[in-house]
Amino acid sequence: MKSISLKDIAIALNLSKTTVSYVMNDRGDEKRVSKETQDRIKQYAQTHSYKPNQLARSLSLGKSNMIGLIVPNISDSFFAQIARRIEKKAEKLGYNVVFSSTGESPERESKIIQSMLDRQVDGLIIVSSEKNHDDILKLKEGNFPFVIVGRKYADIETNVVALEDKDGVTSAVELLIDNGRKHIGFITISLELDSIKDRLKGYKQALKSKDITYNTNVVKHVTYNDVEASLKEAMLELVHQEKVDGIVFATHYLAEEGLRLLKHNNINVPEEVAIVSFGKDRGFDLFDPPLTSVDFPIIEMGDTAVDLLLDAIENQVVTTKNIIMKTKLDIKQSCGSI
Amino acid sequence: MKSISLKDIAIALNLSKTTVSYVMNDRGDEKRVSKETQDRIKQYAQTHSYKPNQLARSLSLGKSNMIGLIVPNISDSFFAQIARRIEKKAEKLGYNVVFSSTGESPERESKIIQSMLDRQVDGLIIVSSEKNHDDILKLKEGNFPFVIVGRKYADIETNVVALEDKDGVTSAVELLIDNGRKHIGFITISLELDSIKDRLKGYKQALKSKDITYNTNVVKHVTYNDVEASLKEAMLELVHQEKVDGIVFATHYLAEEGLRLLKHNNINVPEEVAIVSFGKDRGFDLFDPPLTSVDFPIIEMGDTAVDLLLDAIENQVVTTKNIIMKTKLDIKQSCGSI
DNA sequence: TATATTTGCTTAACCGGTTAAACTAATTGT
DNA sequence: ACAATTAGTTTAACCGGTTAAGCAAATATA
Repeated sequence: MKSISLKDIAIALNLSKTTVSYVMNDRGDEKRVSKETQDRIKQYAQTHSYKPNQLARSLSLGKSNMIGLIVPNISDSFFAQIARRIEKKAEKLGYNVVFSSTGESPERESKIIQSMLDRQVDGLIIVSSEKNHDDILKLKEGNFPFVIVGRKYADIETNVVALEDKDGVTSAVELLIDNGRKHIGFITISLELDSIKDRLKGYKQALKSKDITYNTNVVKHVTYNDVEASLKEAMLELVHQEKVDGIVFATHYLAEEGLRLLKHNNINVPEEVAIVSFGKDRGFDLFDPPLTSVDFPIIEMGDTAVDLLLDAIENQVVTTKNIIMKTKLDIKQSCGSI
Repeated sequence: MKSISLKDIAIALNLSKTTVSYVMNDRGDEKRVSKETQDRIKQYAQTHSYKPNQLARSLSLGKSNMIGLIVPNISDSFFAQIARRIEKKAEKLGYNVVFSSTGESPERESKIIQSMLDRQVDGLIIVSSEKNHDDILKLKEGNFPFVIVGRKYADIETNVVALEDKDGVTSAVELLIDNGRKHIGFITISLELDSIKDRLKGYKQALKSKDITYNTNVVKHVTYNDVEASLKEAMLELVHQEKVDGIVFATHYLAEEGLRLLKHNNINVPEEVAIVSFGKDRGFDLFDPPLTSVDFPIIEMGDTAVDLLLDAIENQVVTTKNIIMKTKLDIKQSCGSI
């Protein structure tokens, strides 16, 4: 895949690299290269299909036109959707996207951030972070353009696009209560994320507002690295020991797998146990029963994140924005309303 | 985000860039740099957290350690899953992944390929291509490492990881016929892909083997850029005009949306119309009714693709491999078997 | 006609790495 | 005692671009 270089053109036309460079960057007139020479260069470049080496260009300009996307897992529909939006918008402004999945491991995330910086990305969109304070702080202090998505660093002032986690879950729990459920369990994932903690807070708040006492036994933390087994155990306990009549799941994948378990155990949803998912996924409406969810604008989140980032990159702006997206209940049969 | 350079270290320690470079690449002994000097350099690099600029490194070495992933749409679960596998394997060997979605547009794909080459990616995984013969041929002739996934270029000898599209669909149609269905429709997507054409062939073959005459009216081609409306029209025709009692969908998203339409129109699945999807997606087993699908090993496809690519990159191998994955019926209620 | 300006282009340094070749001082061989 | 090695390091060129500064010839100005 050898392609010609500026130098090749220069030699072939008996000119200097400089002149060729000017012309290839459409600065020929500005740099008063004769019309004739410009044509010769363009002609030659065209027929020999010259394509500038972006690596060299980036190195020289100190700008790579790459943005890094760091997510827990690119194959998760939520992150994949965000990735698509980011890519779409970024591309319009001439940026490419490198991505990496952390698997929710802070060590990997730390490495990935460094690796992206080494590659001289112009900015980062980080949809992750579990206790990665130091890295984030370093980015912030280095004045490096980045945006955090779906997570709130209470004590670091950064660009953030996040969710009303707490209120979202509260609305879910209240919905179940309003539908007559008395013993509502909460299944969350054991990740040290503020967002995840906020969801638990939302659960507690709902109980409080409805004057129900909080019972630790019906709150289960599922292990991220072994969702299947861990969730199974949690579910069986909630259903058999605790006799819950409703469950709110803190993430879409927990809800999906939870429903699967309930069905395998021949537990009727919503008759015996009503359920609500925080986060929707494609096909939720086709499930048996259709899954009620706390929905949020994923596409808008992606768009906003990349807007913030590109703004920061292009305008060297140091202002930081906190954008919190509202959630909305999408009521289907699984919650017992219909 | 300024970080120090080789030169900075060299100056600080009163050495040459060369010596520092050798040491940083662990070639100190080989290049017989004194133990003492090595220590000084390592020490300094450590405390000043020196990180080589990968752009410069890549330029110099003529190797970027980046691989490009080109898919129709990264937010489609199929491609997202493949992306994850590719990333995982690539990372182990020190590669990063840049991705871009083509939206099934050959023009965009062409541009994207060029853009990736300009960025000096070391190899490409292309899960796409609609009539992009020229580009693929150019890559091939330029001896550039690349792998095509999910598509077969009959006339270009390349690394390919694809599916038994034809047999897969045949098995689906035969299943419906064996379940007593007489009028089976086929809904496919109007893309000029050999894989898609093969799926239609599979449909025809099944009819032939069961001595059913082929009826053009029950084969519908849905517009890629307007699936929703186009599919709706197709479905209504099949169901109301043609009175089909079975439908095979050429892709998972057609099947999902098809089922949605059937339900919205209160058509019982599988009693009135039995359906099968080519390709499975998460949650298909939870649908009402659970969706029968022609399943294939996505993860293995991703793994194989990246193995082939990395082999081609690292070993400069020019051999090409054609790997065709087998499909397998995953029988659930939607086909009327159970 | 002498000077200033403009035109059209080149030189050379830089971005931050890698590496073949050369060079000097110390050590070994004979 | 003198040549040949060896150790330890540097010089300089290169990867393929960008760009400030400089220069010579042509043209304009006084």
